[in-house]
Amino acid sequence: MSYEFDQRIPVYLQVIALFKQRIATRELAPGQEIPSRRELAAQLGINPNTAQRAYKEMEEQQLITTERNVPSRITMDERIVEKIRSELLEAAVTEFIQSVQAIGAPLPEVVGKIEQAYANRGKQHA
Amino acid sequence: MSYEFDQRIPVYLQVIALFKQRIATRELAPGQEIPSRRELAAQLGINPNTAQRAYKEMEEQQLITTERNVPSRITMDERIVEKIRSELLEAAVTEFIQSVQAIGAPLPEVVGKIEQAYANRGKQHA
DNA sequence: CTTACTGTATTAAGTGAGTAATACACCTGT
DNA sequence: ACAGGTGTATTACTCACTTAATACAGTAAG
Repeated sequence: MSYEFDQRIPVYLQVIALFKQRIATRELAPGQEIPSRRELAAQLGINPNTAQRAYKEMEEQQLITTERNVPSRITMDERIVEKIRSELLEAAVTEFIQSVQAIGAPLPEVVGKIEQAYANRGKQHA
Repeated sequence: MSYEFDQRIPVYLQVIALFKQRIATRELAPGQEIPSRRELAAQLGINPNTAQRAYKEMEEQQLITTERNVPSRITMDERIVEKIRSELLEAAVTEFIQSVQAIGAPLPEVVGKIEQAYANRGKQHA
C-alpha cells in the first residue's frame, strides 16, 4: 500500500493532498474513521512523526476531528467537505489558466486538448 | 525588476520556467542575447550561482547556447522552441486533468469554470 | 488490573537540496 | 598592460524536512 512520493515535495504535504482528494470524492466519508498515526505510517512506509504532522495540520484545517485516545475521523461538516472540493477545483483551474496564459495559447486549442485528454483517460481507467 | 519567487520551489527551477515561458511566447526571440549570469542575478535579486545553475540546465536542455566569454543566446532551433511550447501546454493539460479527475469533477462543470476564469483574466490584463 | 492500543509532546540527529562565497581562466576594449 | 566583463569550478554553509528515540496520559478490551 506504500505510495510513491515525490521526493521534491514534503511527504506530509503529499499525505494531506491525498486525504483532501479522497475526502472530496467521498471515498473517505464524513465521520469515517481513518488509520492511526502509527498505522498510517506503516501503510505508507513513512515515519510516524511525519504522519502525525500531516494529521496535525489536517486537524487545524478541520479536515479531521480527533478525540482523546480514539481514532481520528473525517469531519462531519458537509460545508468543509464541499469547501475542500471547491478549493481543489479552483486551484486546478487557476493554475491551469495561469500556465496557459503564460504561454499565450488560445482558448479553443486548449479546451480541445483537455476534452481529448479527458476522454482518453476516462477510457483507460473507468 | 526583482521577481517574487515561491519559497517552496527552488529558485533556479522558477528561473528556468520563466525563460521557457518567454521563449514559448517569442518574447525572447531565437538568437536573442540574454543577460549574463551576474546581470540576471542582479535583476532578479538572486545569487549569481543560482543564475548559473539555471543557465547550465537550460544549456543542457538546449534552450540556450553559450560560447566562450560571450553572452548566452536563445537557441536558433525553431523545433526546440516549438517543443518547449508544446511541452508546457501538455504539462498544463495533463496536470489539470489529473487534478480534476482526482476530485471526480465532471467535465462540463470544469470547462465552464475555465472559460469563465479565462474571460475574466483577459479583461483584467489585456 | 493488565495489556495494548490510542493521541500527543519533546528532543535530537541525520539528510539532502539549494544557496552562497570565493577563486580561476579567458577574452576584449582601452 | 590593464581593467572589467565573460563563463566556470570548487568549496562551504543553511535550512527545511525527515527520521528517530522516548516519554506520558488516557481509553478500551481482555
